[in-house]
Amino acid sequence: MQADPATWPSAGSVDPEQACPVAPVVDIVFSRWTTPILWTLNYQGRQRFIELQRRIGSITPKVLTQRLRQLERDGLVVRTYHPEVPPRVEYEISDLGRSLAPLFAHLAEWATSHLDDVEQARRAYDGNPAATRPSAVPDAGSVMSTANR
Amino acid sequence: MQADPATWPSAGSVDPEQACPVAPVVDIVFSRWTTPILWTLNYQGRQRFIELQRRIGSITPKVLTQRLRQLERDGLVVRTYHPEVPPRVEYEISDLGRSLAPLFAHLAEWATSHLDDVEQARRAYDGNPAATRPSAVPDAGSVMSTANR
DNA sequence: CAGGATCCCTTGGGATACTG
DNA sequence: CAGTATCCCAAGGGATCCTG
Repeated sequence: MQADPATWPSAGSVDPEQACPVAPVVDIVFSRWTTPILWTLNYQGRQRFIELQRRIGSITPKVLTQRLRQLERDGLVVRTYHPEVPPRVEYEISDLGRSLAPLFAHLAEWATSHLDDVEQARRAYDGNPAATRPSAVPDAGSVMSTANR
Repeated sequence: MQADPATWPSAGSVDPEQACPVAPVVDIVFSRWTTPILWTLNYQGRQRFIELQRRIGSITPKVLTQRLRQLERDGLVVRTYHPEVPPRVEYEISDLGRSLAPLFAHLAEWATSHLDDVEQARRAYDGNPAATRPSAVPDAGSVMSTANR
Protein backbone atom coordinates (compact mmCIF):
# COMPACT_ATOMS: atom_id res chain seq x y z
CA MET A 1 0.00 0.00 0.00
CA GLN A 2 1.72 3.12 -1.13
CA ALA A 3 1.18 6.46 0.48
CA ASP A 4 2.02 9.77 -1.01
CA PRO A 5 2.31 12.87 1.10
CA ALA A 6 -0.82 14.15 -0.53
CA THR A 7 -2.86 11.83 1.61
CA TRP A 8 -1.51 13.57 4.66
CA PRO A 9 -3.44 16.59 5.73
CA SER A 10 -1.23 19.62 5.77
CA ALA A 11 1.04 20.08 8.70
CA GLY A 12 0.29 23.44 10.17
CA SER A 13 2.70 25.27 12.42
CA VAL A 14 5.49 24.01 14.55
CA ASP A 15 4.18 23.31 18.01
CA PRO A 16 4.33 19.68 19.02
CA GLU A 17 0.61 19.25 19.16
CA GLN A 18 0.08 21.50 16.20
CA ALA A 19 2.84 20.20 14.00
CA CYS A 20 0.79 17.07 13.85
CA PRO A 21 -3.01 17.02 13.85
CA VAL A 22 -3.11 13.55 15.26
CA ALA A 23 -1.27 14.46 18.43
CA PRO A 24 -4.41 15.42 20.35
CA VAL A 25 -6.01 12.11 19.49
CA VAL A 26 -2.97 10.32 20.77
CA ASP A 27 -3.38 12.09 24.08
CA ILE A 28 -6.96 10.98 24.34
CA VAL A 29 -6.88 7.45 23.07
CA PHE A 30 -3.41 6.00 23.20
CA SER A 31 -2.06 5.49 26.64
CA ARG A 32 -0.91 2.20 28.02
CA TRP A 33 -4.31 0.98 29.12
CA THR A 34 -6.88 2.91 27.15
CA THR A 35 -6.74 0.78 24.06
CA PRO A 36 -7.16 -2.51 25.91
CA ILE A 37 -10.04 -1.00 27.84
CA LEU A 38 -11.78 0.38 24.79
CA TRP A 39 -11.10 -2.78 22.90
CA THR A 40 -12.57 -4.99 25.58
CA LEU A 41 -15.52 -2.73 26.09
CA ASN A 42 -16.18 -2.68 22.40
CA TYR A 43 -15.98 -6.41 21.85
CA GLN A 44 -17.35 -7.71 25.11
CA GLY A 45 -20.06 -5.16 25.46
CA ARG A 46 -21.32 -3.63 28.67
CA GLN A 47 -19.70 -5.02 31.76
CA ARG A 48 -18.95 -4.16 35.31
CA PHE A 49 -15.78 -2.97 36.89
CA ILE A 50 -14.49 -6.27 38.11
CA GLU A 51 -15.21 -8.04 34.86
CA LEU A 52 -13.22 -5.46 33.03
CA GLN A 53 -10.42 -5.84 35.48
CA ARG A 54 -10.36 -9.60 35.11
CA ARG A 55 -10.51 -9.46 31.36
CA ILE A 56 -7.75 -6.96 31.01
CA GLY A 57 -5.76 -8.93 33.48
CA SER A 58 -2.78 -7.20 34.92
CA ILE A 59 -4.33 -3.81 35.42
CA THR A 60 -4.73 -2.60 38.97
CA PRO A 61 -8.04 -1.21 40.20
CA LYS A 62 -6.52 2.18 40.76
CA VAL A 63 -5.30 2.50 37.25
CA LEU A 64 -8.44 1.02 35.80
CA THR A 65 -10.43 3.60 37.69
CA GLN A 66 -8.23 6.41 36.48
CA ARG A 67 -8.42 5.44 32.85
CA LEU A 68 -12.10 4.70 33.05
CA ARG A 69 -12.66 8.09 34.60
CA GLN A 70 -10.74 9.80 31.87
CA LEU A 71 -12.53 7.87 29.17
CA GLU A 72 -15.82 8.78 30.75
CA ARG A 73 -14.88 12.41 30.91
CA ASP A 74 -13.85 12.35 27.29
CA GLY A 75 -17.19 10.84 26.40
CA LEU A 76 -15.79 7.59 25.08
CA VAL A 77 -17.27 5.46 27.80
CA VAL A 78 -20.55 5.55 29.65
CA ARG A 79 -20.69 4.72 33.31
CA THR A 80 -23.89 3.49 34.86
CA TYR A 81 -24.26 3.40 38.59
CA HIS A 82 -26.76 1.05 40.17
CA PRO A 83 -27.52 2.07 43.73
CA GLU A 84 -27.77 -1.39 45.13
CA VAL A 85 -26.17 -3.38 47.87
CA PRO A 86 -23.53 -4.25 47.01
CA PRO A 87 -22.95 -1.43 44.59
CA ARG A 88 -22.92 -2.27 40.94
CA VAL A 89 -21.40 -0.17 38.22
CA GLU A 90 -21.44 -0.93 34.57
CA TYR A 91 -19.36 0.48 31.82
CA GLU A 92 -20.07 0.49 28.17
CA ILE A 93 -18.61 2.12 25.15
CA SER A 94 -20.38 5.22 23.90
CA ASP A 95 -21.24 6.08 20.34
CA LEU A 96 -18.30 8.39 20.30
CA GLY A 97 -16.11 5.59 21.55
CA ARG A 98 -17.56 3.26 19.00
CA SER A 99 -16.63 5.69 16.30
CA LEU A 100 -13.05 4.68 16.99
CA ALA A 101 -13.72 1.09 16.03
CA PRO A 102 -12.75 1.37 12.36
CA LEU A 103 -9.64 3.15 13.46
CA PHE A 104 -8.75 0.34 15.80
CA ALA A 105 -9.46 -2.16 13.10
CA HIS A 106 -7.15 -0.24 10.83
CA LEU A 107 -4.52 -0.24 13.53
CA ALA A 108 -4.88 -3.95 14.09
CA GLU A 109 -4.58 -4.47 10.38
CA TRP A 110 -1.37 -2.52 10.25
CA ALA A 111 -0.13 -4.54 13.16
CA THR A 112 -0.71 -7.87 11.49
CA SER A 113 0.85 -6.80 8.25
CA HIS A 114 3.79 -4.75 9.46
CA LEU A 115 4.70 -5.73 12.98
CA ASP A 116 6.99 -8.41 11.65
CA ASP A 117 8.82 -5.82 9.60
CA VAL A 118 9.40 -3.82 12.72
CA GLU A 119 10.71 -6.81 14.60
CA GLN A 120 12.95 -7.63 11.71
CA ALA A 121 14.24 -4.09 11.48
CA ARG A 122 15.03 -4.20 15.17
CA ARG A 123 16.99 -7.38 14.90
CA ALA A 124 18.85 -6.04 11.91
CA TYR A 125 19.65 -2.84 13.74
CA ASP A 126 20.75 -4.57 16.89
CA GLY A 127 22.70 -7.29 15.21
CA ASN A 128 24.55 -5.21 12.73
CA PRO A 129 26.31 -2.17 14.14
CA ALA A 130 26.91 0.05 11.12
CA ALA A 131 30.01 2.17 11.41
CA THR A 132 28.23 5.30 10.26
CA ARG A 133 25.93 5.00 13.19
CA PRO A 134 26.15 6.56 16.62
CA SER A 135 27.62 4.31 19.26
CA ALA A 136 24.55 3.01 20.95
CA VAL A 137 20.87 3.44 21.33
CA PRO A 138 20.11 5.34 24.51
CA ASP A 139 16.86 3.64 25.36
CA ALA A 140 16.89 0.89 22.80
CA GLY A 141 14.85 -2.15 23.70
CA SER A 142 12.38 -0.57 26.02
CA VAL A 143 9.62 -2.99 25.27
CA MET A 144 9.89 -4.44 28.68
CA SER A 145 6.76 -5.27 30.50
CA THR A 146 6.52 -3.21 33.62
CA ALA A 147 3.80 -5.58 34.59
CA ASN A 148 5.35 -7.63 37.27
CA ARG A 149 7.40 -7.59 40.36
CA MET B 1 -4.99 -11.46 13.99
CA GLN B 2 -8.55 -10.80 14.82
CA ALA B 3 -9.94 -10.79 18.31
CA ASP B 4 -12.34 -13.56 18.80
CA PRO B 5 -13.60 -13.52 22.33
CA ALA B 6 -13.88 -17.29 22.26
CA THR B 7 -10.15 -17.63 21.78
CA TRP B 8 -9.27 -15.44 24.71
CA PRO B 9 -7.66 -17.13 27.62
CA SER B 10 -10.15 -17.48 30.39
CA ALA B 11 -7.85 -18.35 33.19
CA GLY B 12 -4.93 -16.42 34.49
CA SER B 13 -4.01 -12.93 33.58
CA VAL B 14 -4.00 -11.40 30.18
CA ASP B 15 -1.28 -9.02 29.26
CA PRO B 16 -2.36 -5.66 27.94
CA GLU B 17 -0.72 -6.51 24.67
CA GLN B 18 -2.81 -9.61 24.36
CA ALA B 19 -6.06 -8.12 25.44
CA CYS B 20 -5.75 -5.71 22.57
CA PRO B 21 -3.92 -6.34 19.31
CA VAL B 22 -3.30 -2.68 18.76
CA ALA B 23 -1.29 -2.22 21.94
CA PRO B 24 2.05 -3.10 20.35
CA VAL B 25 1.49 -0.56 17.63
CA VAL B 26 0.81 2.05 20.24
CA ASP B 27 4.16 1.29 21.81
CA ILE B 28 5.92 1.77 18.53
CA VAL B 29 4.17 4.71 17.01
CA PHE B 30 2.37 6.75 19.60
CA SER B 31 4.56 8.47 22.06
CA ARG B 32 4.66 12.16 22.69
CA TRP B 33 6.99 13.05 19.85
CA THR B 34 6.88 10.20 17.41
CA THR B 35 3.80 11.30 15.57
CA PRO B 36 5.01 14.88 15.01
CA ILE B 37 8.34 13.50 13.83
CA LEU B 38 6.84 11.01 11.44
CA TRP B 39 4.32 13.54 10.28
CA THR B 40 6.95 16.17 9.54
CA LEU B 41 9.26 13.68 7.90
CA ASN B 42 6.53 12.41 5.68
CA TYR B 43 5.10 15.74 4.76
CA GLN B 44 8.29 17.75 4.49
CA GLY B 45 10.39 14.99 3.05
CA ARG B 46 14.02 14.22 3.75
CA GLN B 47 15.64 16.73 6.03
CA ARG B 48 18.50 17.11 8.41
CA PHE B 49 18.53 17.01 12.13
CA ILE B 50 18.36 20.70 12.78
CA GLU B 51 15.59 21.28 10.29
CA LEU B 52 13.54 18.67 11.98
CA GLN B 53 14.22 20.26 15.30
CA ARG B 54 13.18 23.68 14.08
CA ARG B 55 10.09 22.39 12.40
CA ILE B 56 8.89 20.46 15.35
CA GLY B 57 9.68 23.40 17.51
CA SER B 58 9.89 22.77 21.20
CA ILE B 59 11.63 19.42 21.09
CA THR B 60 15.08 19.25 22.59
CA PRO B 61 17.98 17.69 20.70
CA LYS B 62 18.30 14.95 23.24
CA VAL B 63 14.74 13.83 22.90
CA LEU B 64 14.76 14.25 19.16
CA THR B 65 17.78 12.01 19.00
CA GLN B 66 16.18 9.42 21.23
CA ARG B 67 12.97 9.25 19.25
CA LEU B 68 14.80 9.32 15.95
CA ARG B 69 16.99 6.50 17.12
CA GLN B 70 14.02 4.45 18.13
CA LEU B 71 12.23 5.13 14.89
CA GLU B 72 15.32 4.15 12.98
CA ARG B 73 15.66 0.97 14.94
CA ASP B 74 12.05 0.13 14.28
CA GLY B 75 12.62 0.70 10.60
CA LEU B 76 10.23 3.60 10.27
CA VAL B 77 12.91 6.15 9.52
CA VAL B 78 16.10 6.04 7.51
CA ARG B 79 19.17 7.85 8.67
CA THR B 80 21.83 8.90 6.21
CA TYR B 81 25.19 10.03 7.43
CA HIS B 82 27.34 12.24 5.23
CA PRO B 83 30.96 12.20 6.36
CA GLU B 84 31.65 15.84 5.68
CA VAL B 85 32.89 18.83 7.58
CA PRO B 86 30.73 19.84 9.23
CA PRO B 87 28.88 16.57 9.59
CA ARG B 88 25.58 16.26 7.88
CA VAL B 89 22.88 13.78 8.66
CA GLU B 90 19.60 13.41 6.89
CA TYR B 91 16.50 11.65 7.95
CA GLU B 92 13.71 10.42 5.79
CA ILE B 93 10.73 8.24 6.27
CA SER B 94 11.03 4.64 5.15
CA ASP B 95 8.52 2.66 3.18
CA LEU B 96 7.49 1.00 6.37
CA GLY B 97 7.00 4.39 7.95
CA ARG B 98 5.10 5.55 4.94
CA SER B 99 2.77 2.63 5.32
CA LEU B 100 1.42 4.40 8.35
CA ALA B 101 0.24 7.33 6.28
CA PRO B 102 -3.31 6.12 5.67
CA LEU B 103 -3.55 5.35 9.33
CA PHE B 104 -2.49 8.84 10.24
CA ALA B 105 -4.90 10.25 7.73
CA HIS B 106 -7.62 8.19 9.33
CA LEU B 107 -6.58 9.48 12.71
CA ALA B 108 -6.59 13.06 11.53
CA GLU B 109 -9.98 12.49 10.05
CA TRP B 110 -11.33 11.25 13.32
CA ALA B 111 -9.78 14.23 15.00
CA THR B 112 -11.49 16.76 12.82
CA SER B 113 -14.84 15.10 13.09
CA HIS B 114 -14.89 14.06 16.73
CA LEU B 115 -12.47 16.18 18.70
CA ASP B 116 -15.18 18.69 19.30
CA ASP B 117 -17.36 16.01 20.78
CA VAL B 118 -14.63 15.14 23.19
CA GLU B 119 -14.17 18.75 24.21
CA GLN B 120 -17.86 19.07 24.69
CA ALA B 121 -18.05 15.91 26.75
CA ARG B 122 -15.30 17.23 28.94
CA ARG B 123 -17.02 20.50 29.58
CA ALA B 124 -20.24 18.69 30.31
CA TYR B 125 -18.49 16.37 32.70
CA ASP B 126 -16.61 19.11 34.47
CA GLY B 127 -19.46 21.52 34.66
CA ASN B 128 -22.14 19.11 35.73
CA PRO B 129 -21.25 17.01 38.76
CA ALA B 130 -23.71 14.14 38.65
CA ALA B 131 -24.58 12.77 42.04
CA THR B 132 -24.15 9.18 40.99
CA ARG B 133 -20.59 9.91 40.15
CA PRO B 134 -17.43 9.51 42.20
CA SER B 135 -16.22 12.67 43.82
CA ALA B 136 -13.49 13.81 41.54
CA VAL B 137 -11.29 12.86 38.68
CA PRO B 138 -7.88 11.84 39.99
CA ASP B 139 -5.84 12.97 37.06
CA ALA B 140 -8.51 14.60 35.00
CA GLY B 141 -7.21 17.13 32.53
CA SER B 142 -3.63 16.07 32.43
CA VAL B 143 -2.77 18.00 29.31
CA MET B 144 -0.21 19.88 31.29
CA SER B 145 2.45 21.57 29.31
CA THR B 146 5.72 20.16 30.42
CA ALA B 147 7.17 22.16 27.62
CA ASN B 148 8.85 25.04 29.33
CA ARG B 149 10.42 26.26 32.45
C1' DC C 1 -18.09 -4.42 44.81
C1' DA C 2 -16.22 -0.14 43.44
C1' DG C 3 -13.00 2.81 44.42
C1' DG C 4 -10.29 6.14 47.57
C1' DA C 5 -5.75 6.86 49.99
C1' DT C 6 -0.82 6.20 50.08
C1' DC C 7 3.70 5.27 48.93
C1' DC C 8 7.11 4.09 45.59
C1' DC C 9 9.33 3.22 41.22
C1' DT C 10 10.19 3.65 36.32
C1' DT C 11 10.24 6.66 32.35
C1' DG C 12 9.58 10.02 28.90
C1' DG C 13 11.02 14.28 28.51
C1' DG C 14 13.29 19.10 29.67
C1' DA C 15 17.55 22.10 30.64
C1' DT C 16 22.32 22.86 30.16
C1' DA C 17 26.86 22.17 29.03
C1' DC C 18 30.21 19.86 26.34
C1' DT C 19 32.67 17.12 22.15
C1' DG C 20 33.95 15.05 17.18
C1' DC D 1 26.18 20.41 12.92
C1' DA D 2 24.85 16.46 15.31
C1' DG D 3 24.82 14.60 18.81
C1' DT D 4 26.56 13.17 24.29
C1' DA D 5 26.55 13.54 29.06
C1' DT D 6 24.33 14.81 33.34
C1' DC D 7 20.96 16.16 36.35
C1' DC D 8 16.20 16.64 37.33
C1' DC D 9 11.16 16.68 37.24
C1' DA D 10 6.37 15.16 36.56
C1' DA D 11 3.27 11.70 35.44
C1' DG D 12 1.72 7.09 34.53
C1' DG D 13 1.59 3.00 36.78
C1' DG D 14 2.04 -0.65 40.42
C1' DA D 15 1.29 -2.52 45.28
C1' DT D 16 -1.28 -2.38 49.52
C1' DC D 17 -4.50 -1.22 52.63
C1' DC D 18 -8.89 0.76 53.69
C1' DT D 19 -14.06 2.19 53.26
C1' DG D 20 -19.09 3.56 51.64
